[in-house]
Amino acid sequence: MAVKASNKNNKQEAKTETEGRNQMTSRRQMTSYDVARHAGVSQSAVSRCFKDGASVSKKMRDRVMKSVKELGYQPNAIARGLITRRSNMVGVIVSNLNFYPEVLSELSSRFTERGVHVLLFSIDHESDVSRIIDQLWQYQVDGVVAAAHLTPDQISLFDSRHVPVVFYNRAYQDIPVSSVCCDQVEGERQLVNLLVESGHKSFAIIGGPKDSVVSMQRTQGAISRLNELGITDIVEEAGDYTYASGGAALQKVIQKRGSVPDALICANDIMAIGCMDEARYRLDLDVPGDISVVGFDGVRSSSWASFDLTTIQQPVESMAEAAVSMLLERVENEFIPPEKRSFSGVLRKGNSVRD
Amino acid sequence: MAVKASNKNNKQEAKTETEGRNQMTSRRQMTSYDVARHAGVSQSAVSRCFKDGASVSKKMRDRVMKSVKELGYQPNAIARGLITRRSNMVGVIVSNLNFYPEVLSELSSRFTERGVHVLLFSIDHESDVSRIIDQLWQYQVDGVVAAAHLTPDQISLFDSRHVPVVFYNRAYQDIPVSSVCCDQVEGERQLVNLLVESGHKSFAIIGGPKDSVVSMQRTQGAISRLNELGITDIVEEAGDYTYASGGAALQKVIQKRGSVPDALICANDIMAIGCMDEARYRLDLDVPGDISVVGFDGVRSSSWASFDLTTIQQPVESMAEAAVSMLLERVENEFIPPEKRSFSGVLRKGNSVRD
DNA sequence: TTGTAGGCGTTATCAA
DNA sequence: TTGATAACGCCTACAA
Repeated sequence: MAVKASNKNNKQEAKTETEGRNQMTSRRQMTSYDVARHAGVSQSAVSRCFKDGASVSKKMRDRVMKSVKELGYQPNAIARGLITRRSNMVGVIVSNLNFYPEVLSELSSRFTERGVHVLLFSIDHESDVSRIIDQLWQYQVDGVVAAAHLTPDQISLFDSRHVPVVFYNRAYQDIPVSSVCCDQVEGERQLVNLLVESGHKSFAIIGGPKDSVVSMQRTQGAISRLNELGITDIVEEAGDYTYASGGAALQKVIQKRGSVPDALICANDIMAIGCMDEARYRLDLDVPGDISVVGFDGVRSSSWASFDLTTIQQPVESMAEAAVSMLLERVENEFIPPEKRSFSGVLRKGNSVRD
Repeated sequence: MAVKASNKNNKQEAKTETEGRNQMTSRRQMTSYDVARHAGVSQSAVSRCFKDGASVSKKMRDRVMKSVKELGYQPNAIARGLITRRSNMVGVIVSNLNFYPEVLSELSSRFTERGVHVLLFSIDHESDVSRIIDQLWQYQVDGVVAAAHLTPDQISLFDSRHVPVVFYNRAYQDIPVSSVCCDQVEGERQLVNLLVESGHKSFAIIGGPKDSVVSMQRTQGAISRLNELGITDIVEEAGDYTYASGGAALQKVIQKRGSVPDALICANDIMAIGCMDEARYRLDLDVPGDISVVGFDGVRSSSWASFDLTTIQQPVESMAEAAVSMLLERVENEFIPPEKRSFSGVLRKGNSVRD
């Protein structure tokens, strides 16, 4: 007991050394001990003042807060997390290629609003994922939003660590894991319906990267609806979601068919825009006169007058809000089971489809 | 002394309770103590195995690493940061409005490469900054990259906390603070030179938000060069960096002048694109036949065939690399003085300017 | 090279 | 309501 006491004393004295130095130039950061000493109360009293719902008298609180102000004290969230086992940080994984800026900014500001901080992980190659996951554990994130593809094995790691994860626009049909999606299939069906109703007969479908599940869902959604409607004149090509790959794919489509199809169904807006530009400026085709083009996502540029693309608008705000609240609910209560939420996209009729 | 010893013993026993439970479903996370016990060595031995340059025998390392693998142990970076006073996290502040996705992804992957993690703070209103700054202290970030405007007072807070900060595309002329910029003035001068050489006589300048320093530098850069060249037929309008505001500003310009100017100098590419579309699709003007348009930034969409905008390409990769290395150098050695680096933009001649 | 023991700044527990 | 003390998981002298 005597040993302990003398330790405390040493600590106190050590602190006292820094007294008198200007707080603003002090090398050491302010701690709750400094505040306690300055206010003449115990360290635990200071701690309690920063926890809402704690029993502190008004007198005590005022006294402590005065010292806090004077010393410019900020509680150390890292040290707090060590003992509460809550870092108040979530990981957000985005894949660098199809980087929707809106999504990230929506997620970020919604988390920030709720006092949760975002550790950003952007990956270039899918292979980086496993390294990222290790980092997530090391930094003790409370949860993860993943806008990237994980393997079932990787997903099960989250389970075993009891770290909730919500996928953004990635669905895993047979795995019990939470996700927020835009209904890709339904969206494509709407687009196909519109095109077929307005008399288009021959189609080309331009997909995204072959390993993209979202792209697969979109292209398959379109194809199955076309087949239902008895249309079989369909050519498929793959791009990589970029502008340039859209135009290149269109060239390949024409080469393959020997002629220009009535309509082009692209797995995202950017490739659709690439196709429109390719058609207009290299192939000297009129859009929508000679060929109709539709996309998917509803990104900003799709509504620019130059394109006025017919597309499916993803409800980014609703989806981000859903992802954030789903995740935080599961951080609070780990026993809430996984849930998959699917939002309908909104058909935005532009002027890239002939009537 | 006896007290201390019994404490340690209690700890050990407490740990032992969880033994036998499956590690993968254990509620508690693995700690270095678990590894130590499993490997039959001391906890500090485990710790040393994760520090490179520490003196550990190969035998010891192998033995420890075997246990590490078997238990799936990951060191707790949070706890480590508490004692090393290095969180290995940096804050990145971006303002939500002019969100360059490329910049963020460049910064993020470069930091990640070097084992540094990014805490993302996106702000909608400049007023959010002060709250953000508090959070930065609480989370013990080692440094900050700011792509947002801070007041001199706020900047001095970083100084007093000894947290290095590097500004991205914000320069503070009279304050000793590090920054990485694209030379806005030089870029505008290049654009003006090009326009004047090709015979443009009357100009309109469309700026960004009034409180944007970057916008101010760009518009002033253009105006001063125009004046040097003896040109005074200049109209100014302000937008807010968005597509829509570009078109609206063009309308106002024409209203103000009563006629269409020869050339339009826009403070960023997106507004320039807005102007091109407004001119072509609403005003029935030919670009560049009836009016020339130039922008600034060199964003992806500016090079799309529909626009093929003449602009100044910011060297995003070099700038991001510079920001990252400047920041990390100053995290390593706090005595490196502030440094301002200015990169030249590259004039990219498109087809939005008549010869 | 290895182990012991103290401390990083906080919250949690419990007695006063 | 307040204060003393023990964690949280790790790093690091220092001693062996």
